[in-house]
Amino acid sequence: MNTINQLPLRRSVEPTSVETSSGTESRAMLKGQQTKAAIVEAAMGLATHLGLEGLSIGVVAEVTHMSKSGVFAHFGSREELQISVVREYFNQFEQEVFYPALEAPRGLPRLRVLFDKWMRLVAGEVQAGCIFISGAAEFDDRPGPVRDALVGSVKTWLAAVHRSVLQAKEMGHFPADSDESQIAFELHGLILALHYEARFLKNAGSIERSNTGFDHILARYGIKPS
Amino acid sequence: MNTINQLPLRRSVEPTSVETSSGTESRAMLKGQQTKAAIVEAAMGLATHLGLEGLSIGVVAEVTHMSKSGVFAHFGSREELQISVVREYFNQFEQEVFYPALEAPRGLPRLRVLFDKWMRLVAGEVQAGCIFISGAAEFDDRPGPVRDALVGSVKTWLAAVHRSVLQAKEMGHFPADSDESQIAFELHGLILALHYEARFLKNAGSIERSNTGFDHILARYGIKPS
DNA sequence: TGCAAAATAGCACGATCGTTCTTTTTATTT
DNA sequence: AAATAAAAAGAACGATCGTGCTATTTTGCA
Repeated sequence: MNTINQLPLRRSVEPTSVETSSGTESRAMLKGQQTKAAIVEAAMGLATHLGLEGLSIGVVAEVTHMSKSGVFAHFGSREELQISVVREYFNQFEQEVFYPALEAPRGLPRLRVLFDKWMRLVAGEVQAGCIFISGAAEFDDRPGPVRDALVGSVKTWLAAVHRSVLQAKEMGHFPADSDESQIAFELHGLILALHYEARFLKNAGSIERSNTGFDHILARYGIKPS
Repeated sequence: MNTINQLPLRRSVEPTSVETSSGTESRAMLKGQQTKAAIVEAAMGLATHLGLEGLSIGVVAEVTHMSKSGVFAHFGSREELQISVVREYFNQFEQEVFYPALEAPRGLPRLRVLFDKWMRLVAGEVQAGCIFISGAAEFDDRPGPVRDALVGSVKTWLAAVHRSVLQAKEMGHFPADSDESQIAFELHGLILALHYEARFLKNAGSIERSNTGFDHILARYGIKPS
């Protein structure tokens, strides 16, 4: 209920549930798992710039100051590393976009926060591309487990957006005859245009355009911008 | 005046302007240039599936039944091949989207055709991705001549869209206080959402959603869909 | 038809790729 | 502290990459 896909979220993957309050992380997390986490984080940082396909074990090893085989041993294949990056990005997406939106009241206010956080992640202060967007272009006709992981994450997220629009409709913020899927589609378009024009074309003011687009959708139903 | 960037369009690149009416192409086209054209076309076909970064001289040589060095000699570098592909894609874009729209009456009718052809190219019957979209994700923070060529082509095209919206405004199809840049931005978003959901998520009905989005923009100004 | 030039092929190079196997180092537990 | 398991490194593999150099073939023209 409280998660992006209304399923209990595996919050962490420690081998044992025993947690100590010791300052240094958790005792239950073995050395291997925390370096693995560090590798994934570094790989994600690279992937937001080079794309998932641009990831190579060699450069990941370089930036983590490890040997290629040391990195490799944690995943068993490059694909598994890529999948780990997708999962990690999904988690970060939850943290930065979905959970904050949950704190706003259900309906239009929550949708507004959702869209706002989404915008800021995608074209935000931090100079990094969205893996859900770059990955879509890379894997749109490249079958395999990486694509599957990507599609799964994206669909989960878009379903959350759809649900949020639907809730706004159920609460009467959108009229009963409005099409929540169409609204979600148009919101997605605004985000994609923002990502394209801000990141690729380096156009200033794209966030404002995207915001105005949101207001235009509201205006269609006689709702004034907040 | 009659071109996408209101500059005389170098229609072709034959070394001499002497053209014979002989059936087999043109005499003026040397052997080298026509195989070069064939290579570029094959490379473009590959790039719509693998992306510009996925292009390798080896596989281009394979599909064209040539040697690697034979292919390479025509371009001198991989980057030059990629740039040639971008240029060729731009030409095809003109042919399939821009020129057909010119035959519709200036203003809203032309914009409608423009958007329609654009949609069909991007998610159309032919199963191939749009290089302007996949390339944007690949080169959004990878400086160099390939990115420059890509940005140049895209900006030229988006300027044509902008101009088309502006004309519709000037002819009174959109109200005088409407923001043509905002409209162009939202149209772009619809195309990007279409590309994303049709090609990556394999969602059916994305064209209709995109079309409905277009109608929604019109409806904002009290224009009924055609 | 012969000649020069253009087009293409052949081959090798250094680099990087993902992956495997073996050895060494580091952590954890008894 | 010794024993055991986990983690990391090292070295090598076959493959592919872009590119340069040289030879061969094909083309266009006198």
